[in-house]
Amino acid sequence: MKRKITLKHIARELEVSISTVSKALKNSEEISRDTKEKIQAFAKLYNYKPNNIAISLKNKRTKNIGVVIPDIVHHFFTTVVRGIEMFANAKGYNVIVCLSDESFDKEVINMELLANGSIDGFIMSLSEETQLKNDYNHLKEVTEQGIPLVLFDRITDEVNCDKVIINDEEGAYEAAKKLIDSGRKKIALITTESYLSVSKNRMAGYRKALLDHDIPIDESLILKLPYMNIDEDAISAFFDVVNVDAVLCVNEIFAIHGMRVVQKNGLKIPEDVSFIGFTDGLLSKYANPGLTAMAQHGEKMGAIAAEMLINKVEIENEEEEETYHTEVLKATLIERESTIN
Amino acid sequence: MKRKITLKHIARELEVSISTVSKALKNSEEISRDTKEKIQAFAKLYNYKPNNIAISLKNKRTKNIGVVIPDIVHHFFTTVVRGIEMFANAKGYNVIVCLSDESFDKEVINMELLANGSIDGFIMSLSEETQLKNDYNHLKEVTEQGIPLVLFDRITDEVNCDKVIINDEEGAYEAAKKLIDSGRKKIALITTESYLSVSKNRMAGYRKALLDHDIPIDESLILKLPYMNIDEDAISAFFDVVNVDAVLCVNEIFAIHGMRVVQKNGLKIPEDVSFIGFTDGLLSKYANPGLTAMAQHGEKMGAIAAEMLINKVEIENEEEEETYHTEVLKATLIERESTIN
DNA sequence: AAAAACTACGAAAACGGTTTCGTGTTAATA
DNA sequence: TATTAACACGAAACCGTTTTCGTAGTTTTT
Repeated sequence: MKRKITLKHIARELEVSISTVSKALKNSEEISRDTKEKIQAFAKLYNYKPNNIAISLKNKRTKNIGVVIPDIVHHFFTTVVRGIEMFANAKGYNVIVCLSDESFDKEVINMELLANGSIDGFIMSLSEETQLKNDYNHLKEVTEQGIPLVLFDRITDEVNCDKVIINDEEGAYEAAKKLIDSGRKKIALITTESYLSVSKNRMAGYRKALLDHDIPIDESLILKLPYMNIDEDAISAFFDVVNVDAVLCVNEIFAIHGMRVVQKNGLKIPEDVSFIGFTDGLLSKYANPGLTAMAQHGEKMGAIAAEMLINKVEIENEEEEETYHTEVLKATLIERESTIN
Repeated sequence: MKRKITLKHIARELEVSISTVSKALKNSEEISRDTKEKIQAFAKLYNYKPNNIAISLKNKRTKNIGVVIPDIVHHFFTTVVRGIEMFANAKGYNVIVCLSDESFDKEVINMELLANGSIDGFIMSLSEETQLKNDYNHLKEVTEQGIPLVLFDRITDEVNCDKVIINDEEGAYEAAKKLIDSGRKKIALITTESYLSVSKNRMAGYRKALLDHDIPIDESLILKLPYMNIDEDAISAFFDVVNVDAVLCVNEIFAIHGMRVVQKNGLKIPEDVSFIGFTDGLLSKYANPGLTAMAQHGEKMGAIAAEMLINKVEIENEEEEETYHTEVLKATLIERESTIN
């Protein structure tokens, strides 16, 4: 087992000082050609690589970015992580992924841990419980310490930082309009409890679209489901009672379940009922029939978040007035077989 | 912006030495009750937290584990990451995720970067290109430096380290047997090129099952597809030529595509053709009809890999003879509507 | 030949901790 | 009262770098 070699080893072996070695390896003008060549050759031979931790300590820069998300087994978050990783990696940053598992406590613990020097900045999407509790002190503390933070998708107005989201309200409006334009009038909405920022905005878009087209809102057509552990019976019960010709869902899992129930009831998609979901993930693509979806462009969102974060990290802005920006991506409709034209 | 407070600040403020502060905060017996209380109170007041980087440098332990996977937008890998993250987090470790994107070079670069002190050990699954090139020098270098490594799913015999896999061959055997037992005789296999270790093993199981049940292997019933960028036309062409009553697929994407083509051809699943896929992911669950699948238990696999790695990391085994172990998980058949009983 | 200017390098501080060892003060023992 | 032990703390080394500053030794300038 050959241990990693350090500057000290090289210095001792070549009978020069550590500083000389350090400078030689950086090709400093201070060091003579001969000495530099000797040291560089030796370093190469023994495959010297500087220790990242020591450099981090010295520079107070880790080149790590912390990503805190509610769940990774969720196609949208996965794509965002991919976008972040790709961009960050290209810039020489590593990505530390932490899962809050939709729990406030885990979110807090993970952030506190990472905030003690492990990362240069955070990219995160709020856990369900955090949005429910509406407590963002852990985020505020982090920003007060001068650690850059970028929020995406599930955000809050309570915290001053860069943000990147899609235009949820307009997206939902557009989706609903699409259904209305194809002649649908009894349009259901399957959503979560509205403390999730995205659901709230999507619901607003849905309502606005209906009202703008003189369709009264029928509250009984709005089904609120818990975000996790979906109970298909609740969906069945819903469709037993209501009579709809279109369904808008705030995520693709709800849509898939909805489609299954509707099909089980003998209705045809899209002839009898149209479906549109949010998040254009694998399920939408491979559903039967294919699910028309509002694409959230997770990978792009991740790349933008990473770019915003790294920009903030790399400007040594020592007390320059902070200016934050919210980037809004346009959700786009991907038409498949679950809607008619 | 309140900067992070250090031992030095506390020491200066309280007019004691840094060592005293350090000891007091660790509740050392060396320090008097009075002094300890004073220091601890001050530290608490100013929310002192030790700097992770400094501790890492001192201890030569980062409490980070590096996870290098080909892709994260792949449900199986995602579940493994989740398993790793959950276990590691509970043990106080963070997870740095690197995507090789199926590229040999990115795999090498990422590992070299992390190996310079950023992590205590690696968990990884080989990229497609690495398995194709059959070049594992980057893995060997890492292990020679004494950095623990655990390989999962896509492994190689060339490297001596802990491994965790599923019994691919037996799993495929069992799946094929399931099809045979339900009376199927013309069983196709849709797989990747066989340099992927898992595909090779699954194909072996498929062959063995057929031969054991006196079904001759018909090579024309074996379709090899590129792993990425699936071309549905190739699948169409395949099913135009062959006449099958069952299909075994090495992953669920192949299965979903296969089912679509077969259904488009007017055949019924499972009456005319049965399907079984590997990886019991979301697609299998929500396919129409539901896809019978061999579950790979990604989350468990991740947890076990993390456990094996952390064990190795935490034994200070200074030159103790290394002993490696390969953990084999049993793939289990999840029966859904794409097969008959 | 003395002064000035380079050249090539080393010593030391710094990053933020941990830990070993030494020491002055007080209390207990002989 | 002299000796020893216990107590409470500080100095300094160390982890592996980077970087500033000082300085011998040599070369150039006047």
